[in-house]
Order: sequence, then structure tokens, then C-alpha cells
Amino acid sequence: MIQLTYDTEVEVGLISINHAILGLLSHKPMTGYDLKKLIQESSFLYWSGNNNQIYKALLELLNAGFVTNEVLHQDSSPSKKIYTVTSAGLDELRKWVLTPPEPPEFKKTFLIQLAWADLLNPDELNALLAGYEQEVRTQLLLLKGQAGSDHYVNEGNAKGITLWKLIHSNLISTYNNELTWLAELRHELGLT
Amino acid sequence: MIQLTYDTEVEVGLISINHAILGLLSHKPMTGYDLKKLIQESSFLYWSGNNNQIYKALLELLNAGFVTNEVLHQDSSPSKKIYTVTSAGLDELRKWVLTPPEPPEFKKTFLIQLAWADLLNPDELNALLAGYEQEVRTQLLLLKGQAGSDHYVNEGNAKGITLWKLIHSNLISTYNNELTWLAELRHELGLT
DNA sequence: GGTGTCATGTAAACAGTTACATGATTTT
DNA sequence: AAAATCATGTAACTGTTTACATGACACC
Repeated sequence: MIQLTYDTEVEVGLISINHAILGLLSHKPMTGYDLKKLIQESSFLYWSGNNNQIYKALLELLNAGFVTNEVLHQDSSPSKKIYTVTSAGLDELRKWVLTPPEPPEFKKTFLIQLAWADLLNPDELNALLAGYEQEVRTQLLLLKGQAGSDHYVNEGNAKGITLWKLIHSNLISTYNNELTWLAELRHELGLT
Repeated sequence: MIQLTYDTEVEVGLISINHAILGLLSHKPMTGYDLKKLIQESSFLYWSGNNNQIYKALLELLNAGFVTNEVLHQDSSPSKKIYTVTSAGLDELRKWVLTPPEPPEFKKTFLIQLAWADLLNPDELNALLAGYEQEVRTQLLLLKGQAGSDHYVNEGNAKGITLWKLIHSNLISTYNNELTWLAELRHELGLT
């Protein structure tokens, strides 16, 4: 059987973590380690930010000519590679931002549990709902706690800061929507 | 290097698609082919419903003793394996429904595009927003179109039907929330 | 003396998607 | 004549996570 592999040299359709990294680097040159922390802390960059993804993405961006790197040797610390976006990289970023958006995707395992909650008695159902509410509230607190941390990356760019605040408000409203739905659901099911 | 593999015989923590399949089978014995169609059409069972997942899951459920199957030979059609939940399977399902819920997960690639939309001029930004609105509206129409198809699986169980309607309303409200957020965003950015 | 930060990278496993393969029958 | 439905399964690949590995320094 003939193996059909894709062209690895000329990347056409990069996947989005590469673009997210390109975007972060466009604000400020950084190391993979810096990117890792930013992605892990970010609420809307939904990847885990593990090494494998980031160092692989940086290699791909480098091979595609979208970034360059400069090695900094430091004593008493491992040397670091500081990545900077090239003008080709900026073009690519702009091009990607203009691509037709995809619909949002939701993974709500809780809804699947709820689908078979007719197996439970009222107390158990109540506990299940309370558990979900708890989780959602925790996410909301986390979001509000790191309110600044996301858009402080965006220093000095007023337009950018406004956008990042709007992104933040999107996430907040999404979680709040779960809470109001939960209240309606309790009402509908006649639970106290 | 020593290979650390997990125990494949006694499954402890099955992943959720297995439980979803267990749940579907608890309503009615079915073939893998039937399950595939149900999952593909369902709005809240978020898997693609490809063969690989389903037939693998059915094998695992079978090995765990949560389902049994009966082979039906038919002429003028391939033979089918009809899977039925065992009482151990029902126990497992109930146990899983009671496990502490996880928070919902969102993948909104659009938000990442928006994060770097300061690279765009107003017309381009407008087009981007319109594209997202279009996608969300399409999802809403799809949802409303299949309004019945999801909970018709749940024949004859009043409690179950109510729950499935509530699940449906959760998804509707989630998409609607995106639309109201979009309106606020346009207002905030002073767009017509 | 153990744990955490800085900084890079690799290995192995798990999860998920697309596409392939078969073969009879029905529909367009 | 081509495409879709029924029905099972496999192969190959992509994507993602967890854990491993190194080594100096700082902190408790």
C-alpha cells in the first residue's frame, strides 16, 4: 500500500495552536517556556500548553519561515531560544484571522449524565445538579480571578485590550448562561 | 525501558462514549450501525460517531460484561450484531451517572481569531463577525430542525423525555447566548 | 535535603478523524 | 450507470496528554 503523506516543507493550512503562538509572539518575542505559561494560564486558549505541542509548533513555524529564533546562553540557567515573528509570519497571522470562523464547540459531559438521570431518585438528582453548579461556579471564580492576566499580554494596544475584554466577557456569559439554565431546570423539575 | 500499560481486562474508569453507548442501549437493544447514526444525529452526544470509536467501544463493553450480543444472519443484507445491556451494565450506567460532573469545555476558535482582530480594518472585522453570526445561526437552525429526533429515542418514558427536552434547551440557550454577546460586542465597538 | 523555578526536549500512550474494504440491495 | 443504504470492521494519521530526562540555582 502506498503511503500518502502531506508536504511537510510548505505548510498550507496550519492548525490553530500554531496561529495562537504566532499571535502571542506578535505582541512580544518569547521563549517556548514563556508561551507554555501563557497558554496554561489563559482561559480562551484552550490547549493544555504541554511541551510537546509548543516545541513542535515552534519548529514548524520556524521551518515555515514565520518566526526566527535567537539563542541566549546564560550561566546559572539553561540557555533560551527567543522567538520573533517575521514579516511573513505577520502576513500569515493576518491571513488566518480573516479565515471564515468555525462554530463554537461544546463538550458537556454533564448533559450526557443528565440524559440518563431518570435512573436516579430525587436526592441523587439534586446532588448531581449541585455538583455541576459547583463546578461552573468554580470556573467563574477562576475566570474572574485571572481577569487581568489574560489581557495584560496586550500592553499598550487600546484596540487589542478592548477585544480581550470582550473575549473575557464572552466566557463569563457562557458560564452564567449555564447557571441560569440550571435555575430554570430546577424550577421545571419542581426541585427546591 | 519498562512498559507501563493499564489493565485491559478489568476496566475501572471507562471513558464517556462507552457510557453514552451503554445509555443508548439501555433504552433499546441496537447494532453498532444504529448507534452510529444516533450519535451522528445527536446534538449533545458530541462525538463524530465514526466506526472506529463505536466498534471499539462495543468490544470493550462486551469484554467488561456490560453488554451481550446476538448475531442475526439475514440474507440480502450483512449479518448484524444486536447488543443488549446486562444487569451489570445497568449498574455501571447508574454508577457513572452519579459520578461528580465535570465542568463544561468550550472550544471557540473564533475567540482566538478575535484576539488578534486589531490587525483588521473595520470592514474586515465586520465581515468576521458576520461570518461567526452566520455559523451560530446555522447551528441553531440545525438544532431546532432536529428538535424531535434526539428525544424520540426515549419512547414512553415521561421523566426521560422531560430531561431530554431540558438538554435541548441548554444547547439552544448556549447558542443564543453567543448571539446576544455578539450584539453587545457590536454595540461596544460602535459597529452598525 | 526536598521542593520549586527556569528551560529545553523526547517517549509513550490515549483519543479522535478520515479513509479504505467488502458485498448485496435499493434508489436516483 | 452511479449513488445511497445496510452492516461490519481495519489502517493510517492527526491531535492531545502525561510522564520522563537533564541540570543549575533558590527557597524553606
